Amino acid sequence: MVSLSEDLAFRGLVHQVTDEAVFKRLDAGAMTVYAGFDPSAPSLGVHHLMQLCTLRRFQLAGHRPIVVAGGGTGMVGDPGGKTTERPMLSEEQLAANLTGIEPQLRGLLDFSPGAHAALLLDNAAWLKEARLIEFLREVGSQFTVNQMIAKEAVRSRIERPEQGISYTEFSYMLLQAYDFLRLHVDYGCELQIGGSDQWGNITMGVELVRKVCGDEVFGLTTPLVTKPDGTKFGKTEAGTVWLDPARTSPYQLYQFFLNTEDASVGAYLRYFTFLPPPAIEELDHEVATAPGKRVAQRALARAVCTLVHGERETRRCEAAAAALFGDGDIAALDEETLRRVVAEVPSSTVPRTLLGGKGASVTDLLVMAGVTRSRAEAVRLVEQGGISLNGKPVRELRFAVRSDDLLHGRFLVLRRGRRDYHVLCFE
RNA sequence: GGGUCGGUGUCCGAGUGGCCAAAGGAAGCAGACUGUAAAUCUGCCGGCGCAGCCUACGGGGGUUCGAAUCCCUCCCGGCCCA
Repeated sequence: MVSLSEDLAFRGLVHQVTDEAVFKRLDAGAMTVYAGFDPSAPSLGVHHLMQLCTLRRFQLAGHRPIVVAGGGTGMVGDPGGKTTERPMLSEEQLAANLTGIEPQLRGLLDFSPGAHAALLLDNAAWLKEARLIEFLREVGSQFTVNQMIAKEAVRSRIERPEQGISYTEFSYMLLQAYDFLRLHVDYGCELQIGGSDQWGNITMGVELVRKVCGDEVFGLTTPLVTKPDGTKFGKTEAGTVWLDPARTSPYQLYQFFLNTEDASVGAYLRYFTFLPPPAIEELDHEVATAPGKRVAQRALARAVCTLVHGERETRRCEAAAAALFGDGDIAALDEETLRRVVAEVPSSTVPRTLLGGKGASVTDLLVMAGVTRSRAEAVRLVEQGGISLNGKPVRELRFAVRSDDLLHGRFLVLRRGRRDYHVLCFE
């Protein structure tokens, strides 16, 4: 069994630490560690997985994780990474977001009572109580504006001539530093982890604790999850990939990870799965020798999907993927199998009367199914050969779908491009 | 509050009276090649009943045969001054 610090190192999870001594501390005995996040939506997204999985690793190693929802700081907005001022969230919105997120956290961390039970806190609890004058005297006095301005997150905003930064956002780092102080005082928290973009905020907190309490606490950042082309992780053309199955279906989540580039899959396996190192190295080998089989991508998709949605759901995703992307002909699937596929894949129900006598045009159906946003786009797609029906490419713009084209009398499987499916069910 | 510069399509960014649905870049989409990958190459990239029409260059009003481009006003942002 490898130690936590060894495991973190193997997985490439350590970007920066405030002090190397943290590793010794980590392996020495139980401690409390926290990570914060902005509850800016009623669901977590896959981009949150990095910190949450890392917290989970800490917990599995016997430490106590605290997740701090930035209910208070969320009302201010982190200037980091953003090029423009962020909209502030209303209190009601934040409260609603937190209710959505909480159950998702329960699936990732163990909250059941015990020595290292996870804790979910909302920093609004203490930030809303804070008195302005007291805050300025206790926290504000510990830092100079000079050093605050020097922080990358702030500097980039100040240097950008047409952007600027409001005082509210400028204060963000003080609030976050104060979080660490409170957590240290009230819960004995000794370590804050976060993405590398949080480095500046984290060091402020470490410094504040040292100055106020005289205690040494630590900060650790994980690398930013990026794709080889530099684009941000966790977004698709359709938007953020959420953990909430109502927002992003398990099938879509599964597909998201299945489509990971070869160049990233090794890192993602390390970041997002709990497979033991030897198993991961074995998968590295697969990528190197037989990339076309995509064994590693399958393992990744399976692992993450299982973590988020469970074993049962994952099997369904795999079955659907096999049916749609396997060697077989979609049109040849038996009704029962097809039904199960339809349950996973994006689908919509339309009235059978659409088919009428002459049938319904492909382009109309594409728009109706929401596969394309406009008729013009549908026309373009068909003309470019990007559409197939029930596995057969359509090139004829005026092609009409008739009743006998439906599979098992009611299904029409639309495929857009190489990998997007949408099923129409005729009632 | 004063002065000044600016607000253009998903984003960045040209355009300063017609040739502008608006250069260029990025993103995105499709095709080819593959492996439901990456890279590359090609095409597309506001909408519609599509040789035409509608909507669009921060909002509103005006000048003009004609405006993203000129004028007025309002809103928003940068910088400088108070």
